[in-house]
Amino acid sequence: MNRTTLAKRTTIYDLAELAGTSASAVSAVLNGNWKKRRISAKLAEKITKLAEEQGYAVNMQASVLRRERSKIIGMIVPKYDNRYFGSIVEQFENLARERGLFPIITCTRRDPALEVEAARAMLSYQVDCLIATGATDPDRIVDLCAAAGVRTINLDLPGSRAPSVISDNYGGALELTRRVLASCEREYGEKSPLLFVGGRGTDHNTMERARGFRDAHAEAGVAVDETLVQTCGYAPEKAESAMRQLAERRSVLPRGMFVNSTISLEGVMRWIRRSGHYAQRMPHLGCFDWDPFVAMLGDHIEMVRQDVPKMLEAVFDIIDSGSTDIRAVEIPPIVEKAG
Amino acid sequence: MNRTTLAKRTTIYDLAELAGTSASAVSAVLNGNWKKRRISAKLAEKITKLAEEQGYAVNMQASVLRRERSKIIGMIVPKYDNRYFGSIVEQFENLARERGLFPIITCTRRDPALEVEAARAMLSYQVDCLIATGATDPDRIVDLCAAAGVRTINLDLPGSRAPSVISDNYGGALELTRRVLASCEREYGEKSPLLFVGGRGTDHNTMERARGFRDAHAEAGVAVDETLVQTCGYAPEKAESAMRQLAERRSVLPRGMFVNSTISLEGVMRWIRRSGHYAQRMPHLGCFDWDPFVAMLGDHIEMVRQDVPKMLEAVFDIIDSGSTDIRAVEIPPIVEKAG
DNA sequence: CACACTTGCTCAATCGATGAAGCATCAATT
DNA sequence: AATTGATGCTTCATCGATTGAGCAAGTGTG
Repeated sequence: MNRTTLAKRTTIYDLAELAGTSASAVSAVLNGNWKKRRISAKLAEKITKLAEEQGYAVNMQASVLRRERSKIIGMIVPKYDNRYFGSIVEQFENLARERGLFPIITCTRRDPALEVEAARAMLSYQVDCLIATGATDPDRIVDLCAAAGVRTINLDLPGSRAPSVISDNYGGALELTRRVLASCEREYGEKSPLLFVGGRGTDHNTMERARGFRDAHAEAGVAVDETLVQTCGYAPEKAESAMRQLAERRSVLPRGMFVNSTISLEGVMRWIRRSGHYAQRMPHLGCFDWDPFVAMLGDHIEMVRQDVPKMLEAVFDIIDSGSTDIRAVEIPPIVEKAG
Repeated sequence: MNRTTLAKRTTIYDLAELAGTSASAVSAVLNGNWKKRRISAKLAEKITKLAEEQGYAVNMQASVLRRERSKIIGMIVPKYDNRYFGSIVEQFENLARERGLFPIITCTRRDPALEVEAARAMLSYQVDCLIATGATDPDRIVDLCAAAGVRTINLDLPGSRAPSVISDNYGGALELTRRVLASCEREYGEKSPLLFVGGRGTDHNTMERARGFRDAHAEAGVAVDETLVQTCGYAPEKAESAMRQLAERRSVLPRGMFVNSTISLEGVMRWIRRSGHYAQRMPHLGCFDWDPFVAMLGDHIEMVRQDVPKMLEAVFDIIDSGSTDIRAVEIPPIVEKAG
């Protein structure tokens, strides 16, 4: 970033000079309210042409400083390493731009300290609104933002102090577990409890999914084996080592598993292949989250795909309506059959 | 975004009032150069404490407006739907933050018009530097930025008017093709030409990879079948329909394929499964790009993984050094065996 | 012709942070 | 006692865009 190239940028003052008018006329023309400001169409056209020729671009910092709304909308997101968050981000950008908002996104690597730091940075940049996606401590972020008069919406994980948009985790997990239980029964001719692996035992989604998992067992008349509920975290390494330890402790492994995210599935699959424990018969798997290649891994896998388009529509509905009721909107996910 | 919540934010003037000093003292303390400005440690401490208490956050718009460098660094990226771009973005954020830069990223969906629009938006936000990742028309972006005195670095796809950091596409493709040719020969006992599918025939990467593909064939003494070079675009649907059409035209299908990205592979795999054409024996596949689940698809797949950490280090080396030689740095990718 | 109204623009304050220049105050030096 | 120098602050212009207030000229009305 060398100084020598620092070409002076064209400002409204330069354009005013060239057009022989005032800066305020230029400003009015270029930000579109020249009609309201009673600028003639002729002058408007002249200025617009000049701006084009000179390659003028507004200085947003100056503009935002003066206005009271920045039209910047922020999002924090845990990771970019899976399809779920990838599509959330992409969809977020689309919908924001459709509304003339400028999206800024930051990845916080599931680190609570980084989440707070990122939220602060966004506030410094005067975001009008912040979407906290999968935040470890959403309420903390809401409080920070509230102090600055910035509204927040929780996405993926709910909070208690701002509107939230989440998947119907219970419903999705219930259905997914039912299916895995059923395919196990179909293959082995008898019912048996599944393994639950991945996620954080303390997060809302994991708790709800575990509840669905348990209820599906109850429904089927199968007792849940609590030693098989492994909320070891999302990271592949954690899921892998949870599997390793489980295998060391027991001689008989579960015939089916509920895997709480594709990220955890990565570790589970790695372990399955490396350990050779399921070399004879693959376990029946249910994965809460979708990935196109996971879908190709074989017909022993079912997936629940969270409905990202609907979730983001719900987010922007809340933004557009200005609603502030603190409740969680639950979007039903889609159960996809592999293959 | 309702107006009623628009709490007035704390400014340096408020803090100055509370501390009984001037705004400039507060500014000096809070932006860290109070020593240079000869503010006493005592006052510095007082102001710092007050700022903390009041939950003060700088107004970046005001700060950037005044300074001559914004410390904002922009990146445009085609998609978030694969691991390659995902890790680029994540790594970019990390390295930017390490340097005290504020990263802003925008996804342009491989749309040239959106690329230009996004670049303009970034310029409006006064980025100091822009990384154009996989841009369709990088030179266009460089020109836009140059006019505003903003430097650009091309990533993933090279341009002719700014430094570029790319993978050694030729080398990676050469090695990958060699391996696929070899495994085909191993299985079938004879050499045969591979299929090349995916990518845009006009982009540098695809051309270089096709060159590696051809040279590997030449090396092995296999004639390339030019009707088997299908640069149909990256999208899964395009790869899928290219496969379909190919299968309609010929009775014998290639035994192995070079697939130009995981995105295209998605379409290829879908077609393979749906069409049943390779039901007897799976083709040997080489995929230019890596994905953890692709790696689990079977031992008939080899992947080339682009070295994202090294690529981004190279990008920031260029930024840090302020170098402006317009040359492409080629980073060797890593060949990964599936399984 | 006087008055009001509309049209088409300009002036100047403002947003919040920054930093060059300047002004006291006090200690040290001749 | 007078001068120099360091220390610790304050004052004020500035960055570029926005916008309320205001002014001049033209149009219409009674």
